[in-house]
Amino acid sequence: MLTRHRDRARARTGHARDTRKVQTRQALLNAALDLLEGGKSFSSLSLREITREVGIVPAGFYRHFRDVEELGLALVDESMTTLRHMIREARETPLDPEPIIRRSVETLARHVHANRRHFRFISREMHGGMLALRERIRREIQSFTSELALDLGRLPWLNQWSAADLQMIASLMVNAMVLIAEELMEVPADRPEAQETVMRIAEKQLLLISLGVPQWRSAPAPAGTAASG
Amino acid sequence: MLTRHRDRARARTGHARDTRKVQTRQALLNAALDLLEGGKSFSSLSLREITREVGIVPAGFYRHFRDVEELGLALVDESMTTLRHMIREARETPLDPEPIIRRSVETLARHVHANRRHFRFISREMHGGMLALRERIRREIQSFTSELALDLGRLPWLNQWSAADLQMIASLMVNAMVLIAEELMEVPADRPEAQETVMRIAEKQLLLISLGVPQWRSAPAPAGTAASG
DNA sequence: TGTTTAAGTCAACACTCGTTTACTCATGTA
DNA sequence: TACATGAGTAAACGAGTGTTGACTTAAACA
Repeated sequence: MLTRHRDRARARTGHARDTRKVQTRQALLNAALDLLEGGKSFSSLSLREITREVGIVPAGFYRHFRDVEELGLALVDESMTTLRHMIREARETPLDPEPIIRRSVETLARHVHANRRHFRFISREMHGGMLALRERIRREIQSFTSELALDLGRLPWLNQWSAADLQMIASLMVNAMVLIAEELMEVPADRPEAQETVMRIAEKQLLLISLGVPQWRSAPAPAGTAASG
Repeated sequence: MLTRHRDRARARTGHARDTRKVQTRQALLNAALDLLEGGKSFSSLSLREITREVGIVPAGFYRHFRDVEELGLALVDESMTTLRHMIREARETPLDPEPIIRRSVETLARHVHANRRHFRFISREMHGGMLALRERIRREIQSFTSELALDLGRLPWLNQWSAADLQMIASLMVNAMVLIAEELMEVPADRPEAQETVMRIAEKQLLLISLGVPQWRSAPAPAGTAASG
């Protein structure tokens, strides 16, 4: 609350009028994220709460968003940018399969820690809540999965796999990562050793999945799912 | 809505007074589940909505629950009973590793289809929403995971594993199952072929995990996580 | 300098909300 | 048959909600 008001004060020192507008808009987004840090879900978040937190009058909200849902969509965009930065960093990683896992988990943990609110928002709204947000989030994550499937297909020991099977294993890994992220968020910020534990388990789980991959050829079901395109 | 009122009417035909009370209570639980079928989350569900759906006056709610949260906890109990039935059935399954997967996924799909509302409620409230519900749900699922870990430890090719590692792989499988259940719920009820697709992918994912298991011995990290009594 | 623009204010509106109190009146019991 | 119980009713309360229109006032511009 106090922090918000300071944000607001800083916004007032802006020079151009457009700049000030952008800053208030940002304060609204931040206020919503802060309010979500308490147990509440986004759909039970009121316009008046948000404006109260920022320190403007309810009617002022409409200068920035048509309604709370539109603010939610803006939050999805903002959070997804954070996610994209993380993924870009994770992709600039060596190819050897063991350190790739360790480094990916480490990257995930670092970004979750640095952007708790964004990750919390995404992980909550992707399951329940408002339909529009959920669909947007799922579409984004789906596209991450496809990118990962593409990456996997470039690995030498996977370049014979069908697109559908690559998608299958990619989604298994992305899902695992999403759940790991959720567990990392549950860890209290001041207990790094608990975080370490979660990370070790996560590494083991991803390693287990990757160990299954070379065994696949001998086992898969007869029916072939053909790659398209 | 109409359905609810019919429920109410049926309740009126009950004989004993206790019976009637039980039926109205059940109608309240059903009304909440129905309302959740629309996009809303439980925490944005009002006492008045629920009683309106059932066809009683708001004050009548207090004859059955102290507040909406208590109704939520009752819903968790009810849903968990459903889950337990499913798991009991899944455990009465042969040991061979390939049909065990196929049968487990098939069992899951059947129960999700037959108890959509319970599964939807659980999968939503386990991530976001009210703290009390989330904790209760997570504790239950945690206990399912531990049971599965115990089962796994009885398998001949796994009986040398540490308790921690069994827990690790069990949670990987349970998590995969939870996400599969969520995807099964997204499938429109009238498109069985889409459901088939999800099930095939799910089977492949679980198979992939199980293929990694025999490879584990040669690979795990040096540090041993000891099993506790 | 005077005029336009638009972020934020103010006050009111018609709601819905949870909760309370006193009540009715069908049911189960003595 | 008379009485006690308790599920559901009726009405009101104070508080919080989204949305409105007319307003101020500082910045942008000609």
